[in-house]
Amino acid sequence: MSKNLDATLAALADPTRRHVVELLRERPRRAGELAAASAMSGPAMSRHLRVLRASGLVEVEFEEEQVDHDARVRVYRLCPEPFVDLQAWLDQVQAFWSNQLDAFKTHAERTHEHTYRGEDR
Amino acid sequence: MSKNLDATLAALADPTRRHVVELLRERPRRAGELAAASAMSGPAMSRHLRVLRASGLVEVEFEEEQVDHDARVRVYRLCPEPFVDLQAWLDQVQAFWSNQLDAFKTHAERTHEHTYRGEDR
DNA sequence: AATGTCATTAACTATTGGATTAAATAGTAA
DNA sequence: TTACTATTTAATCCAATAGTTAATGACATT
Repeated sequence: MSKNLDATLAALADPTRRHVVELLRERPRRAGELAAASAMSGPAMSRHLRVLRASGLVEVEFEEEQVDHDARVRVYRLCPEPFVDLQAWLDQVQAFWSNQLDAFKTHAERTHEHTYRGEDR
Repeated sequence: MSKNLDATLAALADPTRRHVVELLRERPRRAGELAAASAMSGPAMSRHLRVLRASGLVEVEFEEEQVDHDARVRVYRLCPEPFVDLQAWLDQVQAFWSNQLDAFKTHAERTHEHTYRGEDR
């Protein structure tokens, strides 16, 4: 439904970017710190951060207004909104879950062995 | 963390596949029905369904054991597990949220106008 | 048996995505 | 000013993804 869910999920679909999220979950960090922590070149990380920015999952802050400010560094921090939106979508999907689960269980009792879950898992 | 989160998020990142999920959320449906509902060719939908299958988000069922069974049709239904896993990951990220939010608000009061959220939103 | 239907796979094309190196931008420090 | 640091952008390459039409497999219908 939400148009932005697309960008959010696309951003989170990449393991590197999820790792960044997990790092930022603890505290805001500098771009270079994130690159180093992910054993990744600066430019590569920069592109990932651009994607995360565009999706609204993170925001950047310049170090101005700080006691020992260095205007070169960019500090990234997590933004809550997209996560909340994703939660909302998941809740909406799972709102139908109880009946689905009932139907599933009822069915599974009858024809469980004909269920096919794909070739690769 | 979970290796499968990758496949789950990659699968859900596509709008067509999310649409399928939203359709299946109501009830199980046949492959052809999903293709028609998404105004998409059969083969294209088939590929999407393969991705959804591989990620464990859906499973297929043959129509055997049914009163008016037609062995050609495949009925797809939603699987709960990956959604639960995703919920768990989100919860884990948001467990750190209260402090983050506090820090964010405190900071925002001081330097809100220097915050930059990306060029395209 | 012959023809039509449901769904998937194959083969091909176009687009997107991530990684790299090199260059640019902006700022610090000697 | 000159050299060094932090980060982003540019140019390029390769791999992965999504769509199309045509072909195939398996079954249904007459």
